Amino acid sequence: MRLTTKGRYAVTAMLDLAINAQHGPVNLNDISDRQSISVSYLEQLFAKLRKSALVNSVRGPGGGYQLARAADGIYVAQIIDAVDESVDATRCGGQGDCQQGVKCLTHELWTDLSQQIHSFLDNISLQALVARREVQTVSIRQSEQQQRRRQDGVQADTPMRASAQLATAKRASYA
Amino acid sequence: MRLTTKGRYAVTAMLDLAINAQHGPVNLNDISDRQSISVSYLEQLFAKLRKSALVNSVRGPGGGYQLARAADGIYVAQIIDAVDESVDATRCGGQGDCQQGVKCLTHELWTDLSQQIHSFLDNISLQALVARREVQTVSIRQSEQQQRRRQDGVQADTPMRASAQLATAKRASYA
DNA sequence: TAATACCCTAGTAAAACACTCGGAATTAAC
DNA sequence: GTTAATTCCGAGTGTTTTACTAGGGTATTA
Repeated sequence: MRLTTKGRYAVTAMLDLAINAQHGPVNLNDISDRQSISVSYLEQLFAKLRKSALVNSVRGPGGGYQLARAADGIYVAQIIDAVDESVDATRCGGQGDCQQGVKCLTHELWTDLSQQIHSFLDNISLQALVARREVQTVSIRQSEQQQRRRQDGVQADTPMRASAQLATAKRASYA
Repeated sequence: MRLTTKGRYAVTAMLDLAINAQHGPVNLNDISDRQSISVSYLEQLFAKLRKSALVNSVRGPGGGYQLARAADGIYVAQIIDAVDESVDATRCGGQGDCQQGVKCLTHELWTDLSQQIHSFLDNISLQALVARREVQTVSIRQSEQQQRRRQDGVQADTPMRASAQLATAKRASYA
């Protein structure tokens, strides 16, 4: 099953774009800041999103990214498909050669599951996410925090993986 | 998202058990043979399945494993939960601390998805799988092949990972 | 008592993941 | 036309997870 942080980050970033794209293109630094994803990593993701024609880019100062079409025309499944290779629960990639060249006993089950997941995510548009109350709440908090950091001239926390965070937390609590 | 070959193997093995348990306990050697899963690996899986009370074991000669209850009372989700830690699409394990201690923008989406997947797999019983035509077809092929190998006194192929299979296939086709 | 089978823990090679780094291209503003 | 902001691009890398294997131990029964 292919659903990693890559896909999650991509959806998060696209949602950030959908929310903050009122005033022209959004640059990766801002997204990085709000969503705690490193710029270099975002670059990789957006390269794929661009290839899949989900976003347009504007280069140079004042540039950034914009949704390639309205938020109600972009679906979560499309985003994940763009950055991961597939949302597929089978081992054989749907080829049916899971057991030394032939179908394994549970092949159909995983095919069904994959389809189920895909159609679920294929029915959720970015617009639908934007409209959700919890999303709005989180988004407002993120923007306010970014504002505050800017006024204080403070850098956002460097994004780091959960394990590193945990290690830091442990060290801190024993200090 | 936690759905690996471990979970797939477990479901496959349990299904094998459901199909072949008419005449007393089924031993791991037979399952290994039919499903191309190594015995040691099966042992690991069945240790967990036993802890979760999905199977009973019978030790000694003629021993093996049996379903702990009827096949229509065992659901795929239970099997996967038993061997993997969880079927969870969030990064934070549902804790809501996905972004430096607070909820990330897409937290609810992944929660919903996890729930969707779980309830899908929670509605499929082993009995339902046994009843499927495609499963029966594959199962019959596997049994026949096992019979043939026994008569010929041939060992089953050593299970090997997909990548190794692919490498072998490539070499073969260029030979 | 020997064979059969489950039981358990540790170890490990390979793959995947989640990034980082360095530099080039583009464009707006001064 | 120089500077600075930004996207673009490819290669490289440490860590974690995965998917196993090895090997010894224990119960049971013919």
